[in-house]
Amino acid sequence: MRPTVHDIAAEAGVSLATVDRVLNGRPGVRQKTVEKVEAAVERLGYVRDVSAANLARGRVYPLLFVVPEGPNSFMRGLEAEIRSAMQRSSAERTSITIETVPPFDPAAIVAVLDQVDPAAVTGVALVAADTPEVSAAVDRLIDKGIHVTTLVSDLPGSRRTHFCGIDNLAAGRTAAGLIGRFCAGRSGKVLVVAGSMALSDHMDRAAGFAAILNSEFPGLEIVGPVETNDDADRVREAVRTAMAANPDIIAIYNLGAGNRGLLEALPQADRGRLAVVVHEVTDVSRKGLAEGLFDAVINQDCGHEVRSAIRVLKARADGLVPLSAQERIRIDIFLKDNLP
Amino acid sequence: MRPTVHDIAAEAGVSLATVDRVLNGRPGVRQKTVEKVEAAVERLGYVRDVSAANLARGRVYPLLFVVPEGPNSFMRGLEAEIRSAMQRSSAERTSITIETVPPFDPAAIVAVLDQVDPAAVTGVALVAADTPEVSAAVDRLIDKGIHVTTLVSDLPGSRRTHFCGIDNLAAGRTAAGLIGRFCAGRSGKVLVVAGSMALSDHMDRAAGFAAILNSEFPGLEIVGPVETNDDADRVREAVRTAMAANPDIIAIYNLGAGNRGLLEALPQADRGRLAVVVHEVTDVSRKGLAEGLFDAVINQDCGHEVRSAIRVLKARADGLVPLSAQERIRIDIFLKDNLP
DNA sequence: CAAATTTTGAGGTACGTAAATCAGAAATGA
DNA sequence: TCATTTCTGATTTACGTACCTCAAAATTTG
Repeated sequence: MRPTVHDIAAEAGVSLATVDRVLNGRPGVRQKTVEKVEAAVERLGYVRDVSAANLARGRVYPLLFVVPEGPNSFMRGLEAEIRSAMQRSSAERTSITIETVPPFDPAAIVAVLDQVDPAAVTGVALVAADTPEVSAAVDRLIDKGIHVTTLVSDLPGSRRTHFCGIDNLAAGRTAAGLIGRFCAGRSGKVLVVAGSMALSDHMDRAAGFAAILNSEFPGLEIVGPVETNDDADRVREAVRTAMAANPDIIAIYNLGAGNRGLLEALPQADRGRLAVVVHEVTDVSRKGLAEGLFDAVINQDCGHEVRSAIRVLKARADGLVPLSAQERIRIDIFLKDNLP
Repeated sequence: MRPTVHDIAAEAGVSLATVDRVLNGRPGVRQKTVEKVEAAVERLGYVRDVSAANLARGRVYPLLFVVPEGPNSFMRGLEAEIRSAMQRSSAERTSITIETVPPFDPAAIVAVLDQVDPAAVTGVALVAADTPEVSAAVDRLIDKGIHVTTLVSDLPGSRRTHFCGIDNLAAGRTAAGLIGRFCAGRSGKVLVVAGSMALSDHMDRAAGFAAILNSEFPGLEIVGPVETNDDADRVREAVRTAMAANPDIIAIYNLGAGNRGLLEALPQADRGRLAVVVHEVTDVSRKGLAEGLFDAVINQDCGHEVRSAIRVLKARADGLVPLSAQERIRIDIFLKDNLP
């Protein structure tokens, strides 16, 4: 049977109240007594029963999620995952609010962040492009004692508590590894399409991609990245223009959103020559895989990201440091053959 | 505030005791009253506070894991994950025992399964080759009222409660998709190395691989599968022999263990012509990726599998049906660029 | 040394649920 | 109708922890 606080009290030769004071860091205990209790905890291998503790504490964690609105399927999927976490929120003692803001609009995000009430919110998770205004607003939240985690795209210049997302450099490298192997010795150009280089995730992917492609696949040359603001129509036009201008394009890497446009631009006839890698499993990218127009989809599981963000913000609110190993978000690769 | 049993009692106009009887399926409640309570639960959206319930119940779930002994890195990794789950076991109210048995020895597994005491064990998870004796022993456990889940490799002929593992047909298809694309239009032979076709996971992978390779990549022809009983030395010799006999082998798929042997057999000089896909991230396969000898590693996260097995067995012990969507184990693909 | 302060002990209540007892009410059968 | 069975209510204890109060003991300070 696992030890309880009563066992600790008996083992240390002190009262329950003293054990409680030590375990919860309350004042009024002599250093020598603290050590006696800690030794007893060590000897018996006591670990707090979290269920019982939460039950007794009755604490709730009010969290705020800030995500871009608009048609981007990935963001809508992310929002769905947050809503699904809200459903479970009572069981997890969290109380989650979602604020949607116009995409690519730093001022809107800053406005939301600046009116967060530290008394009503213990943690904030946000998806934002990397601009100085947003980083500054995040830092102001941190100064108010609110923990902030970036989601999907990081704000490396800010003092955010944590980043919940994939290693986008590694994602770009992976895309390069796949495209390089899919082209298997052939030479030609690779079109890179991005949403916005202000998004740090897009920038990292482009950098990782370029690093591996240039070093390991010298026969392949990058065209772009072309910026499209994640707009499907602009993706379609950008791809058409680039393909017309560069008949020797043998692969395309869309590291941003707007895959619908890519699907529309890919002439069915040209397939077999073209290796295509995109990001995020959505209805459109599933369709692309199924029809053989996309060869691989690199995915981040936004459900994992949302749950990780919640765990991290809760842990921080309790003054704990989250286990970084457990909070790593993996990069998924899907072919049409292993699509879930 | 989320509703409690007290709220349900008030809402339904019955006593706490009756609510408790209904919620826990105890007898002695008229059908009409049951419906009143269930309606109240529905109206208020009551969900049982699992922490409080477990605390009150004080129930523990004694589980038994049966895994093969021997040097197989994947199995040792699996065992490590089980041991790590044992560490957390008190927090999860489980009490886990591990039994190791000689690999490829059905009689040993049967012996272990047949001496399981239904009073002392509520659930069993096992890794076993698909033989009639083992399936029969599993069915005997089921008859005794013990829930059984297969791990990694399924026993489709048995009445096991659940299978915790990846879709191995899809894994084989994925390997074919990767190898086909890596070979990008070249023609030649693909060597398939397996551990034992008695293992249903190996059989499924081989079948999925053949299906896709034959239908989508007509220029590629399968050699094998060669059986090696997952022994690295036998893998090395099998690969050497096959490569000598078939100079036109342009790809290798090892769907079983023993990657060390494959690594030893791959002459560094021949690289660039050879696409190699193997299974399971281990020290050896990491090395193969890092050195560029392996192109891709298909992985199943055995930590996920162990945790899923525990959740499923606990749920079953409580008479619940686990959510199949949540218990799906994903197929991971690793290149050297996205290795964790 | 006495007074002030700090430290400790003892005990209680609460969280939401499980599980039990026992008395009383309602339904059922003859 | 009464006896019997079935159902229901009221109440209590327990799980392990948090947090509170009040008094007693130990220590420090003047």
